[in-house]
Amino acid sequence: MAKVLYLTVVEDIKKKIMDGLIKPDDMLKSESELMKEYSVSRMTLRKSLSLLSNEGYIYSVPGKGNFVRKPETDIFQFRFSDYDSLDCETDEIKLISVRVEEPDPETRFSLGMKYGEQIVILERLSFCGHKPVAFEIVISPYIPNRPVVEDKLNFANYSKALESRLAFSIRKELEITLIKAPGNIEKRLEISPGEVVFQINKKIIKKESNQTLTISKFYIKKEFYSIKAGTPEEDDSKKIF
Amino acid sequence: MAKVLYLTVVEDIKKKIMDGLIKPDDMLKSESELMKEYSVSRMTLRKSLSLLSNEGYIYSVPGKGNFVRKPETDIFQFRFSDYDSLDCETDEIKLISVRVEEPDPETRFSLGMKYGEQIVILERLSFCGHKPVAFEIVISPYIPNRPVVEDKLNFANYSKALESRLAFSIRKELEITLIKAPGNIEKRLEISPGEVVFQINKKIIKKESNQTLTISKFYIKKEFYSIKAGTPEEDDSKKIF
DNA sequence: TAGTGGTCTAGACCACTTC
DNA sequence: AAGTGGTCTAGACCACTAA
Repeated sequence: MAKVLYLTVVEDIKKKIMDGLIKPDDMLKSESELMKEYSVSRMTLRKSLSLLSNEGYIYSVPGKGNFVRKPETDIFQFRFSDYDSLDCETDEIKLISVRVEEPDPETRFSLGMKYGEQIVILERLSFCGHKPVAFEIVISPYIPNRPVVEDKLNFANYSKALESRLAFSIRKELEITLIKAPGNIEKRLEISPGEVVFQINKKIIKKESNQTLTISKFYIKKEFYSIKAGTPEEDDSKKIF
Repeated sequence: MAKVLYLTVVEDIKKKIMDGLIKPDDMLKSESELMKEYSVSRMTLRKSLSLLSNEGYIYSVPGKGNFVRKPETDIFQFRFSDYDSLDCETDEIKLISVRVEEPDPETRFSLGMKYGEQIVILERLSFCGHKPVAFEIVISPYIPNRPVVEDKLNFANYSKALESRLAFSIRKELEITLIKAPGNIEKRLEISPGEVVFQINKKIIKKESNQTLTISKFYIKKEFYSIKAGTPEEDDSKKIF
């Protein structure tokens, strides 16, 4: 199949694992044995083992050997972005307000801010078929001298721009719950009292310092959100070796 | 910091990317230039590039060069397993029924089965605080001569065992929606008419053939499910190089 | 044709585990 | 002391891209 040596080795070992010839926590043959078995050099063999390791098939213990990994199949992946996550065609996103104010103590704490520092609050309403379906609140520390409140529209893209510049040093967390809509959300989304909505809390966190940079809260009408998730794919396009 | 050559290279290039010295789709210096810059051999440098590639920082185009990748930060991961995904302590899982029957046409189609072949249906109810919170239906093709209907409890673990044997050759898909509970679910979960529940459809699919092996449907009381998800972590423990 | 990345080899030295 | 995996080198040949 594969004309490349290290890939034929990978495929053969994968097959042996999938056929149950070697089971989780079994030790593979030693690298020197495998070199002979496949007639490849050490580096080539180790490239194969590296691939298998990256794909979760094996792990290695220095001084001992390489072992078959217990597979992990309960992890799922999905995509969530601020704009295209609704189960409908968004025909308008209305900017409700952008303002700078004093944070309440809880927010100040989550954002790791000092007393006296202010926050920017952005509120946005998304429409499908000319009806409101999602309300979004974005909270970030206010850093003076940025084109924020002065130009509302700029700010709408500001956080995206900022984010893409920081992209490699941030991590995001999501919390999806179903809650009874608070009064103001009921009004914004024009739903009946007591009705439930999806609440999605998003945090953008700086990897190194674990500092929270931005907090977002989405409230989505229950009919307009669902999740499709799947086992992570091995993205071979990303690999060099 | 790192005493290993290839890691110091990785860290330095990461830093340059995060500091914005090289931006998405910019080309890195050629490998021979980088070899000189860091005074390392070709293979060592390429190990570094491989790592950067695996972690999503760069990609490479043969004959041209290595480029900085546009970062992806809208992908989230979470865990879902049949047993520990409820927002409460499960104190009982009651096996409601296990039976073999003729599939309806839709199910037969999804499972890629021939006319005349039968399916096994398992139904299970989970309790928290002695109240029903989740109802689960698992549907698989019936393969005669397996300890299935003959021993209900065995079957409960059967699918897990089967799955772990196949683990490396399967993939799973999840679909999470909020629906009005069907009549039988209302009864099972003891909820009021018209109330919404989470519906989670799970498919287990064979990677090679794309054949669906098992379909599961979970119905969970809306108060007892939520999702915590986050940006995938680079799992260095899995790496050999 | 010259430069780029992709594959592969044969050796070397190290730290760690096992006996 | 012998065997294991982890790091590193210097060179080789190839396919691809660009001028």
